Amino acid sequence: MRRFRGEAENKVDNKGRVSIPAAFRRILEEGDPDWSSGLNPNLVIVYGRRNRKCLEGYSIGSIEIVDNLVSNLPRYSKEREILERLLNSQSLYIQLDENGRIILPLKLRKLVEIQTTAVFVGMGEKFQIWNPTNYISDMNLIEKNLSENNLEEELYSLLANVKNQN
Amino acid sequence: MRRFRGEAENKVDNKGRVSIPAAFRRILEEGDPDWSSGLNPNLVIVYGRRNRKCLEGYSIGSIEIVDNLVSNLPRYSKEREILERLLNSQSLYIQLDENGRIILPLKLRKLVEIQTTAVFVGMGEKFQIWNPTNYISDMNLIEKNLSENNLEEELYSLLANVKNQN
DNA sequence: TTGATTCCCATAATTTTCCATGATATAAAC
DNA sequence: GTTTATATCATGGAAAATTATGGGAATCAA
Repeated sequence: MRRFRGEAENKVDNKGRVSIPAAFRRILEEGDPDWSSGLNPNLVIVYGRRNRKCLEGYSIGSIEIVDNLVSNLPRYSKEREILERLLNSQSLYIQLDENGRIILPLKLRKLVEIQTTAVFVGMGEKFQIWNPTNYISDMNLIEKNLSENNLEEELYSLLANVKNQN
Repeated sequence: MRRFRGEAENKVDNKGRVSIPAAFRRILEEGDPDWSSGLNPNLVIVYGRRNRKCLEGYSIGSIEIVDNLVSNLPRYSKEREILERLLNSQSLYIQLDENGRIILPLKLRKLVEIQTTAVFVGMGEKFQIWNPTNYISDMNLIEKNLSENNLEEELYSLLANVKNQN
């Protein structure tokens, strides 16, 4: 399954309409079992992540994988209850329209402070939707984290390992 | 798996189109599980490498290994989220066109100061794309480092040792 | 009936696809 | 080992398709 990659900045109009970047649409299409050429793919938006000022978009295939992981946790365990709540009550099933757009309800826009512009960020099996300024801050935070925890070296040693795994 | 080797300088037109050197295409084809004769291979461009004024190209096979290493970290762990962000948001999935070209989006060209010409540099399991002048400077830096510390001999004796240990 | 939501159409800008060509390179023939 | 044919490469231009975005009519809900 291909992954969400890259960043894109799109306009949000006062009806809440935003284009999903074309590259992301392709991934949503591939990940939607009900999709076939000519149809509009579906996705799931998860909005309940605290300490995170962004929305998260999953293809149908990806969200099913996450759902199944949760189902495998012990029933009534604390973790499972929390995840179930997060993933089920704080999420939304959406279908792209004919033009490749979705409508972000006002409630969600307010939640993540999105007004006229949204940044789409590829995160592999999911993507994030940010207010542009908040995204920049978050990136800066990550940069800082990287240098402090020496994670960058770790990442690139992972990259270096590519050779060894062959 | 064969490796990216050698240097090549190609034109970039104002749409951002560049030919991938034919030799590199062969490696991309071999490294793309979906590729078969007649099709155009895919690759992933990583651009978010700080302190480096170049882009990096990976075959699908190589980048998948890296992706899987990250996927093995606990889902939603801080570490994983950071690495996912770096790896996925600062990269791009691209398919070669019928003529063996890719298009480098303006954003990436600006990032590495590429205008009318790009230098492709084989780096084994990946390749780099440079602005010609920046590439020369980087090479000079390496040369300088080598001669100042008489590193070259040392490096090659390092290689000799590796060989003996195998 | 008034505000919101959905659907349909319009369009400029961008991106992709297709075709053409001179330049290299590779192979074949003598 | 030249010369000749054949294929592939790098590059440019233009047509065709897609994208991102806006506006308005139709529909719905309170």
